[in-house]
Amino acid sequence: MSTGITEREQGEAASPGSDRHLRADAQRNRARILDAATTLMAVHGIDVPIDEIAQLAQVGVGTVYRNFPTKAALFKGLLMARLEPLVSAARAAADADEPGEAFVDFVRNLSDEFANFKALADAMVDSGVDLDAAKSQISGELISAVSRLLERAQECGRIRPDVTIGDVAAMMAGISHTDPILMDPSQRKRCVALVCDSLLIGARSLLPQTEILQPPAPLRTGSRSS
Amino acid sequence: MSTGITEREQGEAASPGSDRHLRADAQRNRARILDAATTLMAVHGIDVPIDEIAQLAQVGVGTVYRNFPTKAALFKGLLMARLEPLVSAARAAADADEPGEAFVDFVRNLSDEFANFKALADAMVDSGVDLDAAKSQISGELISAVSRLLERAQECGRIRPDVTIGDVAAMMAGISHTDPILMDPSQRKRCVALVCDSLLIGARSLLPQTEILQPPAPLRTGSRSS
DNA sequence: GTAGAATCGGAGCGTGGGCTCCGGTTAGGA
DNA sequence: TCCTAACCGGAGCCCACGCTCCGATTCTAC
Repeated sequence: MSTGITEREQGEAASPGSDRHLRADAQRNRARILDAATTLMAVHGIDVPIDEIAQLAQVGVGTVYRNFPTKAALFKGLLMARLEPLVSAARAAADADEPGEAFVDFVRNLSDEFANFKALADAMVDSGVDLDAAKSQISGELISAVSRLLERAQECGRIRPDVTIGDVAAMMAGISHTDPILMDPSQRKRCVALVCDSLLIGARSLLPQTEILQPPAPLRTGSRSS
Repeated sequence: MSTGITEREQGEAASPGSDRHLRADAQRNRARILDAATTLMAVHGIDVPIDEIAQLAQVGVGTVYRNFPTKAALFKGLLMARLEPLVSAARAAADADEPGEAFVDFVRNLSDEFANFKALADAMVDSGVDLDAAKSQISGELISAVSRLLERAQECGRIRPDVTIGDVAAMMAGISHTDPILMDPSQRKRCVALVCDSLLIGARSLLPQTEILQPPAPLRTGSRSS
């Protein structure tokens, strides 16, 4: 992708947070920027131009850059907010009574979250944007939490022992990052089900049986020939 | 991705092919451009700048644009050349004695081809580049050839009957389009094996057993914190 | 109400990439 | 060898996007 983002962003999210006093209008604008960025990045990923975010937030680009020193910083701020609940969910799932079911639920949840927030998937997949220590830390936390969940599910005999966390990460990234035209929500659910089928030991019941009635032939090929 | 490509490209690949006489140097240059484009697009996909292709081909950008009116046209030309053998392979596989094995072999082949030629995967996945009728035709041929292969393998009882061509297309696209950092060649082979495991009826023997010795924990997280 | 500090906003800079244009070069037939 | 049509090539146009700068505006303490 290589959106031309340089690697400074030491400025963090320029968070005035607690100590510094933000004027009322500044607080309002900051919130509007975050809302707009969330909305747009959810659909377009990190490719959305800052100008569009500013426009939706009814704010000048200068105001965006006063709150977030770089596009990557804004992106990272949103990402962290999304990633943390996932880490918590993975940890909770690892402590669940039935790790097998918990694993499947978590994977479904993860896929939904990725699909709903395209930038999240972009970040997990894209090597063009070099996110810094904070990102790699929380990403590492997510990986290790899912690792524990996976191990427990394997210990319980619900998941194949020859599956690695790398397999899970790669499959999830693949499913989530694929373009919505080829991978609409119901197709994505089917793929998640197939992946789970390949990971779980035993019953193959995850693929929804109601949707196989449609003829398999035509399929949208990704081109809307005008 | 949205590389800013407009949708004219009626000019086709400006193929002088048979009737028009190409000067010797022109033929040489055209071949060099194709070689360079193949090399670079294999790695960087459609994102590679025309200037780089021209440079590698030891040719000016003007020469590139004389042979291919747009970047999309050049891209399409290469794509077609890559897609046709795949269609043939799918048709041959559909006529094979053991469609189950043929299906698995074909899927592996497809995955390799996608991975070796990133633009191919980009094209199957990316909606930003609207490829035209020719593309959608040959892409449709590939889809229908794989459909027949899938149906035959299902009739033989080797592949689950509830799997659709859409499932296969989406999974392959997902696996192939994922960034190499998360999906290196051996990881990709594992994922293909897992997908096949989920599609095939019966034995789960496809995942290579030699590679599970490595500890599942660390994993590259996609950030090389500098 | 007022001063002035904080904030706003958008014109504009720099860069990168697709594509064009036209003067210079060269192949190849006579 | 010479002529000319065909071809070459890269400077440069245009546009998109990340980001900066500074005069205009607005909040808020007094």
